[in-house]
Amino acid sequence: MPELPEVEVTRLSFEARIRGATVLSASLGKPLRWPLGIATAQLQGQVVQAVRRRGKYLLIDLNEGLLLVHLGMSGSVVFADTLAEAGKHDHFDLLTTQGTLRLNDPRRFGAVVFAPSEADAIAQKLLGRLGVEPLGDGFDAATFYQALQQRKTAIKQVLLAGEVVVGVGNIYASEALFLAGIRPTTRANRLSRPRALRLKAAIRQVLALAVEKGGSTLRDFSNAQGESGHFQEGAMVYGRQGQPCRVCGTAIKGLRQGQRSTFFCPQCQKP
DNA sequence: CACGGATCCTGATGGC
DNA sequence: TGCCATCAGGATCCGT
Repeated sequence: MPELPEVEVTRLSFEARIRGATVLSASLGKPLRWPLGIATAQLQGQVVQAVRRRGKYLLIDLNEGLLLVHLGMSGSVVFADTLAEAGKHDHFDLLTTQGTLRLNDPRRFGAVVFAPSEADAIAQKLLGRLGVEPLGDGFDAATFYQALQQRKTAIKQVLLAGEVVVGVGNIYASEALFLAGIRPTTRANRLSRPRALRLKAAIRQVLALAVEKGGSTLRDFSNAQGESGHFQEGAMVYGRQGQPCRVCGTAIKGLRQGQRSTFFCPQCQKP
């Protein structure tokens, strides 16, 4: 489910409410992708300093260390004063003086990991190889172009890999490539400088719009206040195979790249 | 080291 | 309360 916009929308929906809260207790359900890396009891008494985001990770800063939360494919978070008893897909609860943070994740591809600091090996294993933040100042066209020049893979897969630029998942990769007029199958190193520049702008535009729209709710995404996203209602290509392009009317095509579905307009997007 | 494929897990959906 | 195959927003690991 969650790509950068959903994670950012989630962060924005509870950061102010949880900041300054003291952890009363923590509990785990079924195993997630990785072990927590600390006994839950050791979180007790810690104070939440801030909630940041890096790529698709939520970083919950504590006075000593931080929690790295990843939503995987099907994860979502709620933060509320009182919550019902944990259900079968609720796998992490953080009870605080200001409310309970709960991770629900049916497929359990997500994770909650404690690291003593962001520089620690545990954190670096997860964050160390991540590419640049697409909505930050570090995302500049020259560096982006140069990075693409070194990859022979299809541009869509380069975006998904997250080593050049983070946060662009399966929905927004298709959407950004549409906006930039680039076929998803085009090899990254075949993109001209102007086209790379156009793609860079398209990525920023798509992700920023998606954050504004509250993310995409395809099936069950909701932010920490239980609100759905609405980006998907205006999607240009994602999930629209066979339907007319909103720009030129040509039927949207679908294909598979690396076991992921891709959508594009054969008229508007050039190889 | 860049690339492609298999893999983790559960649930929804559609064809038979 | 059928069964089976396929697909789903992610990312790592493992051969080549």
